[in-house]
Amino acid sequence: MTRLSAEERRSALVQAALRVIARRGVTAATTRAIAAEAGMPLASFHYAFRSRDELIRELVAIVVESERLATMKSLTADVDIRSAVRAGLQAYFDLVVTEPGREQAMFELLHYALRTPGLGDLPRAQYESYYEVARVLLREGAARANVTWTLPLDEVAKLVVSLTDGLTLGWLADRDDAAAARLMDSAADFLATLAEPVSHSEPVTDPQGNPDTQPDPKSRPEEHS
Amino acid sequence: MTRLSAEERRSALVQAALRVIARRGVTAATTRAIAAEAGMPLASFHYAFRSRDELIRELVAIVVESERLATMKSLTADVDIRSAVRAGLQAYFDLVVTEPGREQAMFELLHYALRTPGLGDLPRAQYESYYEVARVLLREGAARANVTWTLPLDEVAKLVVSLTDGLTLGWLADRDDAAAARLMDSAADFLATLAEPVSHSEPVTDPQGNPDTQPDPKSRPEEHS
DNA sequence: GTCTATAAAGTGATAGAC
DNA sequence: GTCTATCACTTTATAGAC
Repeated sequence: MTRLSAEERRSALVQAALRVIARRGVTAATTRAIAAEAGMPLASFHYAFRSRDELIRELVAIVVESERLATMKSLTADVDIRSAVRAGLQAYFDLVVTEPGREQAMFELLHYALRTPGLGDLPRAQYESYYEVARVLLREGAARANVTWTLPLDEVAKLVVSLTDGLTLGWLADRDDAAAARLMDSAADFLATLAEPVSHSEPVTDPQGNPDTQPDPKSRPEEHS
Repeated sequence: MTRLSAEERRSALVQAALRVIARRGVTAATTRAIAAEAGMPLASFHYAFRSRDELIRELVAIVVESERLATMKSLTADVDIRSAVRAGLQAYFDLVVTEPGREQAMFELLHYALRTPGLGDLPRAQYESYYEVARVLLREGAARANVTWTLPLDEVAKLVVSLTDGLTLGWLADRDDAAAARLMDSAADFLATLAEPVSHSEPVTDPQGNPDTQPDPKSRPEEHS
């Protein structure tokens, strides 16, 4: 093996681990399997990482970030909000169908982190990243379609993430493409009902939809973007 | 250990396995851990089951069935459909909060089955059971509220299961009870928009909403129950 | 029927030669 | 810096004594 910097080795091992996990699951991602996938002897693993969990932690962070960047690009040219939402769901779903193992790996990593002491803070970060992606896409999509969301942006984003999670799990279980398409249709119909045309005299309070600034969670405000 | 029939042993081991998985995850459910939890020597495990996977297979079937029976009881006395749906979601969510490990175990078992050759047919059965529960509750709830669903029952059921899956995963990740409550509010609002008062001249075609009998998935019929 | 003892294979991690 | 060889441990599964 030619000489690599410690950082190069770490990156190569993380990418190798991701391939192994996508192909055969988190359980199969042993230090030996990861090192072999990266074409390194086992000892190089522990030269680059203190432990297997240290690699898993870096892996989740890197994959979440790369998913964030990839999904951010999925804004389409649609002008009406229903079509834009439907297209966004389809773009995500195409990703799932193209690489089911990869998306499955994200769920497995979530559950692994939930069960592993010392990794317990990862799930929150993972979902916060999902929510942020959803918020950005929903905000930009609404702006392009000249609509505002009638629920706080955070809540719409949570709905989107919940729906896509459910969509993904259901499809992974039954591989029913047509049912997934119908589900995305219904979800897009629903989300579109949460948007209304902008009123030009709209107040500009709380443009972020920050949950901490909501005066009363019980009240359901009329205008957010 | 006193003498037990083979069937009693199998049942005891399955229940012990479920406790271990709920407490510490699928990975921790080794034959040793399961036998110890059941208070048996290791060899009794292999006397009752040919292999660990044979137990897992039986475990999933039993747990799915017991969840089916438990959830079937969750019909409330609410008469308007929005309240009934909201109460149903709350009943499910209370179950998740009370026993998070158990619900987490169902996801872990799904992913385990998806990765294990010979268990590949379990996920489909698991989700078909979820869908059936949802269909029964939605049909009965609609009947009590004197409404009909404006989408095929199957599609409403898939929406419900997707939303609850997403709800559960999100809560497991961030443990945000208030956010989960808001999500259930939005979901109930949405699902209620898919119901309309019964028209008494309603035709009685396709009362089951069977997907195989739908003439054209692209068309979105107006009346189903 | 029941259980101790052990086989056979796999695991994360490391010592120490080069 | 790199890698072979190995440690200490855990896993599933079974042989064979009682």
